[in-house]
This record gives sequence, structure tokens and C-alpha cells, in this order.
Amino acid sequence: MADRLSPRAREIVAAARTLLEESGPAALTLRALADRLGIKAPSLYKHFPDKEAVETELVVQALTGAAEAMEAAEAREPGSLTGLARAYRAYALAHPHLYCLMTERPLPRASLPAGLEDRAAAPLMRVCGGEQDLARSFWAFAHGMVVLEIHGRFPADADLDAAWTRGVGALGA
Amino acid sequence: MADRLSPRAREIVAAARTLLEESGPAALTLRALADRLGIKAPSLYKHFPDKEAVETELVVQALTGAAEAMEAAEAREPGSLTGLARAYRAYALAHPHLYCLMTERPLPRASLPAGLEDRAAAPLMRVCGGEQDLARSFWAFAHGMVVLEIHGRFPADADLDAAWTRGVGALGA
DNA sequence: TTTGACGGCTAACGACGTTAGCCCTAGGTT
DNA sequence: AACCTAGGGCTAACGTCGTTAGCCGTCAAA
Repeated sequence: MADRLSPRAREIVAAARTLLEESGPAALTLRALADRLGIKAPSLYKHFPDKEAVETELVVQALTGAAEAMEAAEAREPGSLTGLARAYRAYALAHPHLYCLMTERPLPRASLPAGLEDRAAAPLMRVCGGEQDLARSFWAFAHGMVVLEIHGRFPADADLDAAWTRGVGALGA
Repeated sequence: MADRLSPRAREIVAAARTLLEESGPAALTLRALADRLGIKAPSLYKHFPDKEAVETELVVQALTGAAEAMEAAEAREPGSLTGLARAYRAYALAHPHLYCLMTERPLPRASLPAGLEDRAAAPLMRVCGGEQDLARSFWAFAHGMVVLEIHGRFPADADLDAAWTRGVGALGA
């Protein structure tokens, strides 16, 4: 289950993650990644077929982390859409670059562990009582809020807590 | 007002736009752009300081187009949140690459025509009766729906019309 | 007539992802 | 003990990218 990757490959992914999280996507370079591991860039190809495969592994980590955050929120406050919303926002803002890597491209579904995508969506589906339309519109709202905030699209003085409350209230009724 | 750019610069932006819209962001290369214009890449620097300046001009076009689409929707169905939602979605899906270029990065506000950002937001603000929290949560919902759809994040068989209806209904009440 | 802005050009640089091909080391096999 | 093999490094290099430096032709205004 966790042995999708060799130990060395996991070290590479870990280094890639800190590189991405600390310095953003432009800094996630194969040469910089190799540097951080004390090796040269071409050596990375002994462990991954290309850069995209490394990024896919980061998406797996991001998706897993998001799923765990959602599950924890559900355990804390079962049935609470507000709690889920708070956890979603908190996770995204704690890992903005990882969050964007995960969402701003088509999902590499063929390379994902089976069931991971569903697992991440499950808590929201449960809170929405299986109503897919509601779950999707809530997800869209939460993703929109988070990604617009990350990219600084709201006015600097905007009261985002109020906007979240308003949206969650409207969708949760 | 429209003379922000020299005629030649406007030709360059037009070529950049078709390149982006037809072939996506990876194809928007200074060499490819120059090729399409029958010149060499370094000549572009006689008209723009760097690639980002060209992209900023595309953002201006995208934002202007979005503002026009919102204004047209408002003129068609004054006060209708549903009409605005339909227009927003239609514009984004008609120009997905342009839409992503416009939204998936910090706005280059310093390089934008004065008032453009506000103009694009004005119709929604009016429909929301000046309630900023509502307007922001609606924008987040609409942006989330559009961008998740563009990136193929919803299941292939998802009924997105139903999700839109659900979200607009909840936020518009 | 000369000047200068305008708008092309070639050559080249450094960084990027990537490929080809070499080499050393460790462990297991014969 | 001798050998083989897989793992995991390395250098050199290629093509593409954005970008810079420096040159040259054209044409209107002084």
C-alpha cells in the first residue's frame, strides 16, 4: 500500500515537496531537486521516468493529506458542513503550492492509488447526505474561495471569513 | 483609452491570443509567436519588455471580455443571478485558456487599465444589492465550478447543470 | 543632407528537461 | 574465489526556452 515507491524514491519526493512548499513551483527544478539531495539531475531518472512522475507523487501526497484533514474534521464534528469548510480552507492555506499543484491541472487518475480520489471526496458526500449536486456546488465554492484567496484575487481588505460564513450558510441550509 | 499599445504591439497581442486559445499555454512561446508574425523572437522585445508583458495584455483582453459578457447578461435579464451565472460559465468555457491565464495567478494590477477590475465585478455587485459577502461567495462558487470543469476534475458523467442550478439557487435566495 | 526613431536581424548565454553512455559498488551465484 | 548483475551514481551533450547585445536598413523630420 505504501510501498508504491522505493525508499530512495520516497526521499526524492520528500525533497521535492519541501522545495515546492518553501519556494513555489518555479523552484521545483530537476537540477535544484538533485542539488538538495547531493546528486546530479540525470541521476533522478534512475528513480522516475520524468518530472511529471515526481509531480504526480506530490499530487498523491496532497490528495492523501486533504483526505486525512477532511476525515479528521468529520470525526471532530460529525455532520458539520462548517467544520468541513474550516478544515478544507485550513489545509489549502497551510500548503498553498501543493494545493495548486493538486488542483490546477487534470488529475493523473491513471497513476493514482485506487480509491484515493473517492476517499478524499467521501466526507463531503456523507455530510451532504449523498446529494451529489449539493456536494459539487459546495466543493466548487470552497475551491473557488481558497484559490482566489491564494492568488490574491480578493481585495486586500476583504472580510473572507464573512464570505465563507455566507456561502456555507447558504449551501448548508 | 484604446491606445495603450502601438498598432504593431496590438498585432502581436492578437497573434498571442490565437496561439493561446488554439493551442494552450505551453504553445505560447516567444519563438512560436514570432513565427506566426513572420519575424524572429528577439524582435518582439522592440514592442514588449518581456513575455510577461504580453501575457498581461492578454489578461487585459480576458478581463475586458468578461466584463462585456457580464454587462450584456445584465442588460438581457436585469437583476438575474441565474443569467449572470450562465454568462460567466459560457464566457469561461468559450475561452478556457484565456480564462485560466486571467485567474490562475496574481492579478498584475499595476499594469491594468484603471477601473477595469471594478468594471468586471460591477454587474455582480449590483445583482447582489451591494452585499459584498454574497458577491464574493457567488464569485467563488462560479469560479470554482468553471475551473474544476475546465480541468476535468468532476466525474465525466456529472450533471454540472444541476450543480450550477443548486448552487445559484442556494446563493440567490 | 543628415539624423534618429523604428523595427527588423544574427549570435549567443544560461537554465530548463532529457538522453546516451560510462563506472563503481554490493550481494548473490556458480 | 571468480563472476555476474542490479542499483545508483557520473559527465557530456542536445534541443528549447526566455533573454541580451549589437548590428543594419528604411524613412520622415530637421
